[in-house]
Amino acid sequence: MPVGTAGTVKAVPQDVLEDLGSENLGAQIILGNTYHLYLRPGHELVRKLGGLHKFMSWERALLTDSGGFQVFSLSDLRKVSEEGVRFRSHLDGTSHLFTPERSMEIQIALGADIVMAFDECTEHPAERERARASMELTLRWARRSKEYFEAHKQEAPWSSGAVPPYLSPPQHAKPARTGELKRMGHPTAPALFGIVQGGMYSDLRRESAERTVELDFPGYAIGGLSVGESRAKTQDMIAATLEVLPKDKPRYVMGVGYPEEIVQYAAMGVDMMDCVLPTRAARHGLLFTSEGRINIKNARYAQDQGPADPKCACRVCARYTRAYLRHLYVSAEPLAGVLN
RNA sequence: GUGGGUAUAGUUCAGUGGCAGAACGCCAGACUGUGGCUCUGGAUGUCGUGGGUUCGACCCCCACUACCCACC
Repeated sequence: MPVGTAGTVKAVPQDVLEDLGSENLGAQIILGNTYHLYLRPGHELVRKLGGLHKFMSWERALLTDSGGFQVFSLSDLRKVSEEGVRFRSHLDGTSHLFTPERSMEIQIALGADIVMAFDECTEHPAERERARASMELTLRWARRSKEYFEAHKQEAPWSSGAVPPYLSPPQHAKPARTGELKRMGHPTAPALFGIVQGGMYSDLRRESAERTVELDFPGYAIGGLSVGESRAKTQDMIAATLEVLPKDKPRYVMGVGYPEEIVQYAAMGVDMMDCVLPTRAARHGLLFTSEGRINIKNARYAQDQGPADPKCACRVCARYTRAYLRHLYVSAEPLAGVLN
């Protein structure tokens, strides 16, 4: 799942996400972020404009992260309590209280198809007792998330009305894919996923999974991974958690990963993954190819007339040389981020 | 022609009588539920040339050369 934090998968237009040349990436679902969209442009504005699907002209599925990761990444600007998390906006310094209820309210207003429970992404490293306390807090927040969500899920800008977002694109946009989406069907209300934590302790992971499953969600996420631990540890934690999570529900590892990780975890039974890495690395000049990673800004590509990836048939590889991609990057041309 | 100024890394420039510096550029590395055109590291010098003073000169003195400015 490509990550579109602020209502855009950075540097990638929606039509390219839908169908990336003959490679047909065809993203079926992308992410949005509660914290970022709440601060700007504001969830009430998005709701007023018909929800995030319509706002950003994205007819396919949307999953919103709850803001839980920002508990971790914005650690200098926040204070965690039982009630929730108080953030200081990175944009203007204003103070905002995020609670499970508030996160649900925002995600429902945005109109996400999949809403994530508000969790605490445990930092790494974390002592066992700290990881346990963090896990317990996430469980209490999961309960509160679900309670609020069940009471309010029909308030999504599209769920209670007769017009699903997919079938009502902006007037000026062509309803190109309504047929396809009708075949795929569409939900009548969003779904709430629970999130497993537990630090780097297998037994805590299993306990977290068991107790999250008891709360009964239509899908489960494994959070708090790829926060600095070894690849082997990540794999152990996923394996331990998957033993407990029901196989007939979507199982989602949050925030991974490298191309080889995606294949590996999928083979283990993971159904969903999201990561900023492909887009962020690309914007920083790192390309993942069939021949491994290449850093397009290296001098060795200055006269390279070959495509970024000789085995790739996408629009970029079909049309542009490594020399040109390097030139765009080195010159800080905006197109570099798009093509990479 | 006269007067004044400048000369230090690829570039623009700091600098002190006692180990040669910054920014940008260059070279490379990093990036995992996006505070990021970001972060980290590295290489680079006959300190214009030739003399002199000094224990010691990139620094002070003299000459030369090049460039800049003003005036004629």
